[in-house]
Amino acid sequence: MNKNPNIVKTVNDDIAKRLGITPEELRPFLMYKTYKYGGDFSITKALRDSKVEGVPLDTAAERIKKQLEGSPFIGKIETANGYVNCWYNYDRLLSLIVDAINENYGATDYGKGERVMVEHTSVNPNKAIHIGHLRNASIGDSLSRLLRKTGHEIIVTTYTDDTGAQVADNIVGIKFLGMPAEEKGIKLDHYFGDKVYTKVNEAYKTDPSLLEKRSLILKAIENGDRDILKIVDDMVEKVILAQLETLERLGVYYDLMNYESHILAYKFWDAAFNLLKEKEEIKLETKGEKKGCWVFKKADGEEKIIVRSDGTVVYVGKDIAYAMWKHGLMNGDFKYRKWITQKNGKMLWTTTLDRDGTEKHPKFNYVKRSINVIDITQKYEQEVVKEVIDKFSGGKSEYTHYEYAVVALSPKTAEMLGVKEEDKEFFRMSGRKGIYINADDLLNKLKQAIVQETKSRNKDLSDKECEDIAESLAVSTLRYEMVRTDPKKILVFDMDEALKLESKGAIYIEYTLSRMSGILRNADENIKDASRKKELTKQEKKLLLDIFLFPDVVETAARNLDLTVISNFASEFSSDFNEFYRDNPVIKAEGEERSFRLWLVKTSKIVLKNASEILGIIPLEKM
RNA sequence: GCUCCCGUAGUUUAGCUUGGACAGAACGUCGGUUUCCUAAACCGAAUAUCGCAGGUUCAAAUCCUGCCGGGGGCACCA
Repeated sequence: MNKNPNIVKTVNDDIAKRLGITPEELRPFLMYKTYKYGGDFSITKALRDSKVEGVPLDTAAERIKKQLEGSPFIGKIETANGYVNCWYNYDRLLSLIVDAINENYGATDYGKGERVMVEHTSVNPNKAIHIGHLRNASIGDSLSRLLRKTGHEIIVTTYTDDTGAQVADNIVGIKFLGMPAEEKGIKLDHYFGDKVYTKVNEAYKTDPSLLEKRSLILKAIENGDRDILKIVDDMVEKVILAQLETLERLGVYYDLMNYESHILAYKFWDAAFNLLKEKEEIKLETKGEKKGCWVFKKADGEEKIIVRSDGTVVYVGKDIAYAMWKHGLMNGDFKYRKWITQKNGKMLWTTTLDRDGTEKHPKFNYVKRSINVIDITQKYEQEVVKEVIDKFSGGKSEYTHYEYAVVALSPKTAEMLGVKEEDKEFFRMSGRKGIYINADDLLNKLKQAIVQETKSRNKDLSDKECEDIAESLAVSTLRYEMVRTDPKKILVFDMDEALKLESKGAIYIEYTLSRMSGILRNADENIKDASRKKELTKQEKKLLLDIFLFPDVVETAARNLDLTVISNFASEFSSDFNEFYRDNPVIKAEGEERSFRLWLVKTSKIVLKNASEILGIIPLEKM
């Protein structure tokens, strides 16, 4: 549990109190870093007051200036065109920071220990993860990291559909096309995704009878046919383990792996169905074309069929049951077992059908809030799930569909994969047709491009050290690119663009971090707490202001589930530091100035490191 | 047909929730900075009808309406 206070709040509470409003009311009136107009921040309340009360702008602004004048946190106030421009009292700002600073700076207790389940990635277990899944995993993992920083207790789950057609396709390949269950020298997820899956889908075109074979396999899975299940489970587990290797490489970890087949085996739907009938959330249609179906009436009046007239449940039904499990809205629970220890040392648990193998396990479900990272094409189904959960829980459970748009390929990159069409700005990926970019392949290409640069810059380092640096830079770059923009915007991937080294946000941030480390290494001195030096330079003030605002930036990002707030901050902060570096010598400074600047560098490093960690950027000491 | 999302410099984009001061950046382009803590950096210049048209407002990239362009979704499929 993080105990750090949000020091921005301390200051803003004081300002709000002086203005006679609540901190929430103050928020929209605050503008930060208004340097070009004047001030460290500006208050726009007079613009509103002037309108509401019919007083002249100047009068309203002057009144606010008067109200703020006694604040210990503000050093200077000016009014201009109705804006009240304020400069902080940097002595006070500095002592606030000094009191609050530690390795976890930026972490707050905003979440008050609330348990939140974050589910992400959820790739089908028949192929390697591609750049589309990468967007999902990067967003999900960064959200988890973010909410942990704000004092939430996060349970990360991922879900695998081990009963679907895509899995059956691969079994068709093994059983009926005589393909081996593995191939030497090729990662298993690549083997199935790149070779088996695409080949089977080709074969369907020339031999439609294979489709009937697939239906038989799906039936066999449904009926619990032991021979088939053994092949399926074996393949599924091995493919998932291969996928997890890629995800670990990217620094993505989970607490629990859930299987669709287990949701079915534990008959969660039956339990959910009974409860939904009891509470009359779903109704049996007695006439019309939906006669005999159980339907849920959506808020917009549309009636969504949940159970077909033949008594079988539609796909969303299972999603509803699963969501009810997450929120502890039904009695059933899985059995769990320890599965693998991940690279970060944390145990990855999995659900199990083995009812005797009960182990003492952490509490996974019964969360009030769940965040489900699922792409935007499933918006409609997710809306149904959310509405059912809202109604059933009486608003007590908060189910969030965190939607993001697909990753598509640029025309150039698509052409590289053999797809060409005029007049298209981008192309959707397709696992079936083999049109996708695998995460492993991309990561390797990126690393290769970076390692040359690294070697040419670090003659004193070994090849191994250069490769490690390049690996970290490749991972950081990829993850940063996946979260730096609005998740609702389609991300058009272009291979050439991706392999360009300049213009990469993460590399810029990494460079800045390395620079900070370099200074501290060269200083070779124990750094004391900051003592105020006589006069702060422009750049020193800018850095202090960034540092001061950081906890609030993190909190804002968490409140809005907005990662771009963090990436923008990290990039701007890096820029401010590099500006500082240019005109403010640290090691060559003397006495008080030197020790103050060393403290400032050390503190800046903590801030940038903590921001980077949220984004999945691996901080480097050297590059 | 109904519905949701996106549309900001050549390119990638921030700002839109909560309307406020000349719309911030980055890449690319052009020019400059290295006997000095990492030049994967820094400084400067040029580049924007904020998709279009109305409306609300003292004030609109931001809110409302309509239209245009691009994409998604609307199964007794999974």
